[in-house]
Amino acid sequence: MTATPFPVSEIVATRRPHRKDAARNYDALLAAAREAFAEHGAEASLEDIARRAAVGIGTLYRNFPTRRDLFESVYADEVNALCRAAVELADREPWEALTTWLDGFAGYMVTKRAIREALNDESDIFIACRESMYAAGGPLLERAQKAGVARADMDFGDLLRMVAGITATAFEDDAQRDRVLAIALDGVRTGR
Amino acid sequence: MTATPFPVSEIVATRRPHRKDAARNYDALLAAAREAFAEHGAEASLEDIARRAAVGIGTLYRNFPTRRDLFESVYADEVNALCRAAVELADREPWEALTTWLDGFAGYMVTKRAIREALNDESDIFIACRESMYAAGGPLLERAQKAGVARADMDFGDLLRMVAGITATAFEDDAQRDRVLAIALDGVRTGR
DNA sequence: GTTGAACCGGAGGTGTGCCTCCGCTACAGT
DNA sequence: ACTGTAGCGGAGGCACACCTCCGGTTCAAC
Repeated sequence: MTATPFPVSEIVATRRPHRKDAARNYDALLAAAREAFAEHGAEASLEDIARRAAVGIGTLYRNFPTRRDLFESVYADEVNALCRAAVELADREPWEALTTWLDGFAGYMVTKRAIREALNDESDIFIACRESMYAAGGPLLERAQKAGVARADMDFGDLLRMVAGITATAFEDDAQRDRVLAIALDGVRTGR
Repeated sequence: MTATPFPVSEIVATRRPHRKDAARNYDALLAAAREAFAEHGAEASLEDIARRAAVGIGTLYRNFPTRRDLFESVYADEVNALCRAAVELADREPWEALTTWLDGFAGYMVTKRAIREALNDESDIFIACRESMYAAGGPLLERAQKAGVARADMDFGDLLRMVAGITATAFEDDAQRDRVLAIALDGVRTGR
């Protein structure tokens, strides 16, 4: 009874235009947006995004009529990548699989600030993305819990928010971020 | 050899105007700014802040010539409150004292988003505030470490960033936030 | 009560972002 | 090669934020 982990990619793919130049612009916009959202959060300037993509502002609006459309597309892309990553961890040790995936969650999230803001968003697409992500990563936590290496009194949402919060914080350097994340995960681990 | 924990309050107090109406406006601005920064982060609209304080925009600029001046004042206020709280915890059990103070850190920080953005700021006042805060809270961690109830391989900066990150995240409700924070702090605790 | 200095508010100039609209461009199908 | 159409870019109107400036007001000292 596993929900298919990839209901989202199709939504995004559908919107991609057919013509060659149009498709190129579409991709450039997505890349620019990912960058801008990572830098300035969900309210990054749309005109700045168009500039980064070397594309007219009109083109941006044709592809993504609202800021939300653009944001959702970027978000969906990231989620898809994470879902794919989860599948490849099926044969690892439970605890290692979980933390490896969470590292990916922390790293892949170029849209860090934005992702945090979206974690409680209630729109259809975000709900779909969350479900997709839970379907992919949730089993990793469950497996660790059944193996007795992760505490049972927390759910996957708790874990994601913990990691998202810590990764989105400003640290002195990456080493400090990793250290703090490891400490917090120690709180999740049991039977040491 | 304890640094005095209150070098900051004077800086702020000095700027407060003498005249009665002026002082009232000053206070209203600080309160409005605290609220707005909490809601929209460090780039909240200054005109909105003036509106919330029921004060002309000119008055805002007279009291706080730059956005940074205003932000620093709010920040300093919060830090002062935290320093005072630390003193009152001297007679509690080491672990309880630490977590109680961290709860205060998490709660008092109405300027949550802002505080996270400021944790790595390098201006004079922010450095002073950080030192002040470290001077107040740092001993609580050290005491817990010496008592063997907190892990020794982390410093106070690590701890603050961990708590700040988690607190600044969007949760479903306060219960979830508390739960996640407690789990992360379990990672800090030793000898259970 | 008088008075002058401190303080007030908001009009208004400048910049920037949002979004629409439309004349021009270049692709794809024949 | 031709051509119709999907797609392009950016000018421009609107809204809002930043910040300055100054005529009018209010406090407090005498």
